Amino acid sequence: MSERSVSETSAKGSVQAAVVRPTIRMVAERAGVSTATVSYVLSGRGPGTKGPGVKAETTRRVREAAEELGYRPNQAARAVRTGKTQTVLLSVTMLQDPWSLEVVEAVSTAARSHDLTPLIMADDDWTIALERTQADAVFIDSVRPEQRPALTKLARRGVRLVVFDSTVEPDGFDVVRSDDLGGCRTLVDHLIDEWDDVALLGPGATDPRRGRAGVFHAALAERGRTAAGNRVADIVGSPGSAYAGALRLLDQEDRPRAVYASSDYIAINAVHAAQSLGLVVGRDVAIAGVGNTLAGERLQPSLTSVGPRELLGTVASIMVDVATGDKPVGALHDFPWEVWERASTHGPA
Amino acid sequence: MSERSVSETSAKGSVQAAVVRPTIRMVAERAGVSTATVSYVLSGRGPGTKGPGVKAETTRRVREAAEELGYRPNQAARAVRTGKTQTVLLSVTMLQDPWSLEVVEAVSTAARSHDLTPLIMADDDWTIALERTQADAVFIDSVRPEQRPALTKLARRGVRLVVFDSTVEPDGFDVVRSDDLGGCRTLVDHLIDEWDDVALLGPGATDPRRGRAGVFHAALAERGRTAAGNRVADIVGSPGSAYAGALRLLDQEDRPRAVYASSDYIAINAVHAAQSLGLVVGRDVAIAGVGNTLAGERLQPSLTSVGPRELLGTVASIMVDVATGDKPVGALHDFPWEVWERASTHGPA
DNA sequence: TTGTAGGCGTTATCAA
DNA sequence: TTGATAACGCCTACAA
Repeated sequence: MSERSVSETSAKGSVQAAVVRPTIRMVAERAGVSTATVSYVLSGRGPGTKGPGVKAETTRRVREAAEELGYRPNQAARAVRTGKTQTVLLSVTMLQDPWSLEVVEAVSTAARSHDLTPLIMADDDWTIALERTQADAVFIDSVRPEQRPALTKLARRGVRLVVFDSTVEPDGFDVVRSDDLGGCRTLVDHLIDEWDDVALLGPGATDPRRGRAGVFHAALAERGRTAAGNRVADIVGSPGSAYAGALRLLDQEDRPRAVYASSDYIAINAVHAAQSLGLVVGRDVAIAGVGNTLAGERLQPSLTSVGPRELLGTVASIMVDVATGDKPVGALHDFPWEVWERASTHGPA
Repeated sequence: MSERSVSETSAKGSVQAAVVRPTIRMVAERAGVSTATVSYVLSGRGPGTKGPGVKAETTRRVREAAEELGYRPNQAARAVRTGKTQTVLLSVTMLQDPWSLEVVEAVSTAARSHDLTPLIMADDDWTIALERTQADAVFIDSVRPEQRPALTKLARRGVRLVVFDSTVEPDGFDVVRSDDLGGCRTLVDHLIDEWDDVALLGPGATDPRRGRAGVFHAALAERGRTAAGNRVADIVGSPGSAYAGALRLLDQEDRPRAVYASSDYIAINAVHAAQSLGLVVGRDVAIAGVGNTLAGERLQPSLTSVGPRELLGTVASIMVDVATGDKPVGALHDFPWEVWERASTHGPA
């Protein structure tokens, strides 16, 4: 703090204009009606709607008074009464993760159109923060083993959860899962069968046992083959790394005919790298990713990928249903993956 | 929705375990004390702290009862009473923007250590959503002209705002501003004076009138020069684009001696591109960015950049002060920019 | 069609 | 050291 340069404004700027938040009572007084009437009007029981109904003239007076006072209902008080906050909370581990962002985007859009406010929480330890929160529905991005008991506890406390995780079973909360490794295997098999000479690009690429890279090695092994050194590019987190790795694979005389990138993000960088080498993706080299993201679909050429069908949209509507209470909680939503063949792997001419 | 594949669990999984949320009254009953006592204990007025003080034995009984019932205070009810939500809200226009993410990161960390929950809202139109929200402090990322009146309105309603914007004056809310163009000009002048042959890399690079690119052209014009075509690389949003643009500038016989990239993010990609060409950044070519981000500082070699001093940390503590009510609102915080010379531009050997 | 009044779960002010 | 009890702002059955 010692070094900051701050110029405070004169007292004038800091003058606290009377910030008395208008309450429903003040509106009622100003309109010459009771608080109940104000509440009716503002909850949308005008004339014509169902329920008691309020005279048009009264409605007008109330609206006017509320407007003049700049009245906005106190959400906290409303929540105490109704138990609803008109809010959905999205807990994501890493704000940088494009997949999480797509979920956020999808759920946010759906939420807004149902008059729910989407809020995001970025903390890999959601256990403490969620104790406090009071959203109508909470989405959780991923669950570490030690966090699993917390889920049940939260659910028992009445928090309505939707959890994205492959290792957890529903228990008072919804679970969304999706078999990514099976999907990856289908994609790799497909690439090998069609192109034969396939390379791997992704983090942990040299570990034949685990993850999306392991699937590649397993598929080769099953065919009695192993991956040559110049057919595997291990990368780290940064975008430049994916780009550079792709260059390494593709900028050689004897380049592979297809590239399996372990995420769409990586694949997109690979496409850019290939193009910078003057290669026509889909003809000179096939490139496929994992995740079936929008970014990949919109790429030129459109990216072949493997991913769950309709997952985003469905997660969004699950969240809305859970928030509005239209759906009993505790369901398991399993999304099979499938290959989405697009221009980036159009077969050998 | 028609196409989704969902397998619901059996009725067993959906069984609604009695989700009756324990209230403070139940805890009081179970512990054989009054609700007031429970409140004292749980608000941390144990023995030793200031205030009434509660007998150790009673404290123990209350804690036990609360634990057994799995009691958690109802935040909404608490907010009605106290007017505080123990929450700060960060409104960011684009979740993808690394600078916004750094603000989020900085404020979140500070908030957590003061027992405030940071929440993020991603919507370029914050006007409607903020009407509802009930945070103790709200940070706003950027203000479009038509949104300006909304600020004053919110402030008058008692919403405690901290606004980051160069075109707005405090008016019941705090303003954080920072003259980026002036800073950029200082950097460009510095680069031209030291290296003479400087190139420009960034979006809108060919527009000599506006933004961080315009500053570059203005600096040249003032010296009676103009930028040659191979000294300007216009790019678009994607990371690959920055990388490719940098290659275009640097992969020529007659390459520039320095590169002014209009953001740290772009500069980082440029450094990677230079390195992939075998150039030693800082010796063979100087590269500087804008924003003075952590990512740049941590880069190898560390990135020269221009940016505000201590802005992040100060914004974080402003938010905490505003949230806790320690500071009167309505201040103007102006951050001058300065050049941070680091290894990526170490002068000619 | 509108008003009265009770209660949601807390905290805070008193008095005991 | 603890307990009644009155708010906080809102919604809603019920009465008028």
